[in-house]
Amino acid sequence: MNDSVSGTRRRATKTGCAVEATMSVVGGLWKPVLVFHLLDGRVRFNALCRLTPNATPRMITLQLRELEADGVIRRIVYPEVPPRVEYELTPFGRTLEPVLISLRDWGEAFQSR
Amino acid sequence: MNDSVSGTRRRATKTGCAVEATMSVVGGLWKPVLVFHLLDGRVRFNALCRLTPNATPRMITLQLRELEADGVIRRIVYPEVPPRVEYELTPFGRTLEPVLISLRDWGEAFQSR
DNA sequence: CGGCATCCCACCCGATACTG
DNA sequence: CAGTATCGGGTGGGATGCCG
Repeated sequence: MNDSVSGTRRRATKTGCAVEATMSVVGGLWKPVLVFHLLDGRVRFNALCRLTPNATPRMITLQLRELEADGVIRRIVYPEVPPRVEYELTPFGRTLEPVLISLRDWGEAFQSR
Repeated sequence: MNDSVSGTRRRATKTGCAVEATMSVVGGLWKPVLVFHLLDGRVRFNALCRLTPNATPRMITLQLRELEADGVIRRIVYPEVPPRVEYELTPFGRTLEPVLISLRDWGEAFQSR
């Protein structure tokens, strides 16, 4: 990503970038929440909206699109009436599970400190 | 935070909030990186700037202030000339270590996929 | 050195209305 | 139901300059 600066301390720079890389995928308030709720399985768009009341449908759509572009989630369209769309984690997205668990665990400790 | 919606599914709502709570503390691209670099010990302001070349000093200052307000880091001012300021994790901030490790590990996997 | 104050622009995001 | 289109304000954050 950016390893041009001062060949020294390469190690620190690289690991810093790894954290940045993760945040560029799960950054923003809503992406981690969305992915977290998808850990349970396929979820409909409306359900995600209800599970994330502080985010507008518009935002949820945009975030989902980015997650899809990053290969984290998959979009499943059922050609029916009324339309139904579900989202699920890709195998790659599943590898985020431990990260999300960490985030949740720490958040719970933070809330009850 | 927000538990007004539908007494049912309280669990999902709460865990979702836990993730949100964490992101409200370490959200943003730079906070996790800063905290990560502080895992090694006390670091000077300038050093943090060099370790985070994509963030401006202004941003780093603001993020550090927020982390301080959340009790994650501590600011140590040495009354000398030239001035020296160092930052270090509080015991509470240290509890973020597993989270940061998760973020780094996943980021490395993501970069080399 | 380690900031803070100010200006200013870009973009983020909410609200609303509309479509397949 | 599951979005997209468009508009507009509010805010994040860069650049610059000054201070202790």
